[in-house]
Amino acid sequence: MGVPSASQGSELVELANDLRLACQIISRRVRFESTSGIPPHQISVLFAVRRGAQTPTTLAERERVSTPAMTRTLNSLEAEGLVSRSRNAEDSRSVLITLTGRGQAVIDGVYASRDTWMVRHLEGLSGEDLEALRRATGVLSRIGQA
Amino acid sequence: MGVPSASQGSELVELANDLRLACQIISRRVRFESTSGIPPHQISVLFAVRRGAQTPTTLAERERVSTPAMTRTLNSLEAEGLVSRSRNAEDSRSVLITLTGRGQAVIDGVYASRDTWMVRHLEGLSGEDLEALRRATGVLSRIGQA
DNA sequence: TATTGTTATACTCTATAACTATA
DNA sequence: TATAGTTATAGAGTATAACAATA
Repeated sequence: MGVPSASQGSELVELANDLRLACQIISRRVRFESTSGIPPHQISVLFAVRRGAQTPTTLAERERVSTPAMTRTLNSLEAEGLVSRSRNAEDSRSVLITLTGRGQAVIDGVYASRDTWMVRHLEGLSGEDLEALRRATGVLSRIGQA
Repeated sequence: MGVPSASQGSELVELANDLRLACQIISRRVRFESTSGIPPHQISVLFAVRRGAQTPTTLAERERVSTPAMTRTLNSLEAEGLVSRSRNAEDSRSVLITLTGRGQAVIDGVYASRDTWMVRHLEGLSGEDLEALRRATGVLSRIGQA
């Protein structure tokens, strides 16, 4: 029995395509289904700031967007009063991003409500599926950053 | 021991965000790293046609894009001679998409070369990681189509 | 009157390049 | 001369709405 290696190669090619397609569909739907006022990529930056990322450059690297894209996201977050910008005293070229009280409150709300499209779908999954997603998330993150 | 349920909820919220971020980064990078001339979403449609999807509407549903978006993709594929359009004899409103010889050759080439950004990364993974990705792909596809 | 597909239009997101200021 | 950040511009991709042809 066993699978011929040519077939294994095909399987990998199909997996690569199915995975790409799934990622793309998920990306689009998360954005589209987002209803909470604050778009997912902004929430994501709030999370990253809380985890310790502190400058626009650091955040851009973490989220894998260009610095101009991060500037725009930070403009929105600042306009909504969720983060604040301040100059770094040691090197005034760089900008320090900090969470405001409102920003922290928004994070708390997201954690408490769990009312996002993705979380609702995760809640319905079996333990095995969830475990696979956890592992896959780690793998995909590493691939994405590589 | 065990994890308090509030913490479990948080874990799910963070997983949801990390997963969304990973999907988004993968989507962007696959597109950006694509070098083979034929972009990934076109390859994906070729695969789908070969698997039996036969009309623009069916293909749009499978790839989760609007029918206008699929029309554009099919225009490109037809211009490159990889698929052909023909009218359905039974209902001439609908269009049948078929692979051309060149389209089939392109698919064969993709399978044979395995030279895409994603496949290259998959090849370096452990069996456990791959298995997690297989399972995650299924789960994400189902969530995406739901 | 409903359905398949296409065309027209507008919008969102993203990156690259140019610019400002600090070092 | 190099770096952090912002602003300006342009390109890719997407969807909704309007339209044409057929049922």
